[in-house]
Amino acid sequence: MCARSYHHGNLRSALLIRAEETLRERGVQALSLRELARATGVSHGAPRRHFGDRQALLDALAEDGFARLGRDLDDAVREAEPDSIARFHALARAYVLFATRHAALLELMYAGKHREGAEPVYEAAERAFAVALGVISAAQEAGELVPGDPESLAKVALATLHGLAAMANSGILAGEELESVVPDAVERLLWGLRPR
Amino acid sequence: MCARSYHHGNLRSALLIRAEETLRERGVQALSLRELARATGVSHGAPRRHFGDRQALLDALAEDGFARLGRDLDDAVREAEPDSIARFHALARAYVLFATRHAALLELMYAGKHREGAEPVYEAAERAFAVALGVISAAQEAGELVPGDPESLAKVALATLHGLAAMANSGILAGEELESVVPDAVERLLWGLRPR
DNA sequence: CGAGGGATGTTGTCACTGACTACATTCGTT
DNA sequence: AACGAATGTAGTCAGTGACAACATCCCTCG
Repeated sequence: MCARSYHHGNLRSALLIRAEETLRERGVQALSLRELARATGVSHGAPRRHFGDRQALLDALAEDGFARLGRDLDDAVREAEPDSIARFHALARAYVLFATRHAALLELMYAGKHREGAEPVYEAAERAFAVALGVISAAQEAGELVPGDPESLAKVALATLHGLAAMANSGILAGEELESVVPDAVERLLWGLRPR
Repeated sequence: MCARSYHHGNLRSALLIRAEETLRERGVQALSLRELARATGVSHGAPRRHFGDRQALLDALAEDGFARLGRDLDDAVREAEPDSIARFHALARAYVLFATRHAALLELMYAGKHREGAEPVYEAAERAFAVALGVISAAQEAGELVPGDPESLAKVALATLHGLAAMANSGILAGEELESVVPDAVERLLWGLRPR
């Protein structure tokens, strides 16, 4: 931060910030611990103190990503009109916005977690999705949604959004298509979940 | 294949087969051109004749993956009862089966294609999805589905399936959940798309 | 205080990798 | 049979991740 003594102060977050930048600009495969160290003005061995290996760095990025996604979703719901439909649309918009703005990060976030040491990432994901869960539960209590396990309803809804975002990121779905397709998908989901 | 002369005969496909194996067993990051060459009993420079760089190998794997996915989807539809609902369910089952059986490959297939030289992959994807398109068009003609651009309907449907599979692969959705959630999602999709 | 122990950063090293080059062998065509 | 294109080999280079030994700093406890 300042005149740079032997110790950096908060290398860990500095590395994470820098890493997310390269991730966004040049993709995962361009993320190298050594270059990251270089860019942060620190020796090539320093990152190891904070991230045991490359995968640990990726996991930390993913965890952080879920935390930010959770905040985004939360903000969106908070700022939306207080009725279920508006909230769902806001949630969807926020998710897809995050997903397309941080495509490489999202890929990382969803990279297989059947791996030792991935528990924190997994838990971060659960926390992020808790927002959606809350919206669904509230809608159910208000009688605006069919009853049923909110967790599984939330997962289906998020899966749809995630699938759309993933297809857009991969180029299979054009970016402009998203803007019409997402609200459409939300409507259809809601229609299928409305009590009758 | 046999006494091994100077030329291999069909190194390219041998490499692809071997690569897919390691991909399945140890993930993308474990795929190395040199080890691949070693495992195929060929010099470390040989793969370069067939895949200009590592990414070209990954692209070829993805392309091949889409071809096989297309075949799987096609077979599923062909073997299903000739009514739309059964076909949709068969399609969904086949997609999710492929997606979970070849998780790492699927990740590769959907890795960002906004990249030079990714056109073949993109086109392979289109061909694979043509099956779903056909099923939807047929259902529309039979009056069992709302009219509308079949391409965009297909994309939403596939996105939902893909999202569910992706969440399962990442561990966010338990594998057993899929079996109940997928048919459920199909029903809901169909319900929202049925003419009324 | 001030010593010492833990946390953090540095330097050096190793095996491995992808990319590239020059060269060898084989195949297909004429 | 000859020759050019396709395919495989051998050698090399810079970059990388992992690791170990060492340096520096911070903080606590006597």
